[in-house]
Amino acid sequence: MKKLVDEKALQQPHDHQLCMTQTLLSAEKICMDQGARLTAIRRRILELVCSSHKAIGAYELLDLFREEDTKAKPVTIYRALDFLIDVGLVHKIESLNAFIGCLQAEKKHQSVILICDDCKNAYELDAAPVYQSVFEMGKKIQFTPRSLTIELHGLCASCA
Amino acid sequence: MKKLVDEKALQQPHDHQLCMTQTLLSAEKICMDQGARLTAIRRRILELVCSSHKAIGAYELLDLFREEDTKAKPVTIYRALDFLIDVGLVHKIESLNAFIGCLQAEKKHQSVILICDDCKNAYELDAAPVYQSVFEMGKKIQFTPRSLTIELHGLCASCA
DNA sequence: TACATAATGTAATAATATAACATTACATTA
DNA sequence: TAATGTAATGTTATATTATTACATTATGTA
Repeated sequence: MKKLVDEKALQQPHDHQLCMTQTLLSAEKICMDQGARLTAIRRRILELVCSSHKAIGAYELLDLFREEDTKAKPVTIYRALDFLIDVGLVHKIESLNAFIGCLQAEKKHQSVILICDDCKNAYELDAAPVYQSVFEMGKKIQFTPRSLTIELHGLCASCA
Repeated sequence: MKKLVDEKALQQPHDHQLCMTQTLLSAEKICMDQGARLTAIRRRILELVCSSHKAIGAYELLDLFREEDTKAKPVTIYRALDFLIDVGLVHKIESLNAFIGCLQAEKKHQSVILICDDCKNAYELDAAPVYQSVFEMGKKIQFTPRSLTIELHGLCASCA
């Protein structure tokens, strides 16, 4: 299995090997707790999504996954992604039709995603107060909130 | 040319014929001011987008547009939409890959879009303070903002 | 073991969007 | 007003993203 390290992945330089190890451990725990099955395919797709902090497309994932499983089809990837999104391990970036791993899946969180249009790294920041404000706005017109997407595009510190 | 009226389009019942007339007048003015050309195609696509307050997909627009111009192609629609988005007359809803007309294109605005998952009506609310909060969050990690997408899904008052 | 359910395999296709290049319309000014 | 440059549109093809439908296999539980 290919070694997946990207030391410059985040603005805060970090040991990405460790980052991934923790994410995967966390994933095991989350699935265990929920009685969800982190199968080999799902686990591998999660690894691939988390192999960098850049948003990655489903077909890019497919290409990577096919290096190990040549008969994989698009639906293989989409099914794994659906599962991972359901359990909160992966987020879809709607404005890119691409995906990122969630680094704080264990905690309940309400996040804003910041996407660097240059390097494509995505940063997830917790923004509970922002969520509250938006929900309040909705309340004024009797809108019942279900899910909120907040995506900020721009340039990260390294790329500005 | 078909008459385009949808009296129940918005939560606040309104005279949609008037709503459209005003939007189109506003569009003329905006394009005039910017030296942009609101051609027949662009104008018609805008009318179609604004014919209801429901998010509409590019290929739905294509079908409608083809009732008058049978030789229209997808790119016809996408080009018109690109133009209309550029001048601020139309917004793309990223989480739906669909489009809505902007009702406040003349004013500078920073909006949150509320999308009813039942009736598909979309409401655009001005949310400058929310934008500020998100920009402030970005600032803390030296993120230079470029564009912000905020989309709240849920149920509108009529559908809850 | 038998069963029910969840996960995966496989093929086909739907839905969304863009690239590339030719042609036409429009605005400017020589 | 003819020439010219730019913007808009026409046309064909194709890229990208995502889902449906149905068959098969694996897994957990009675």
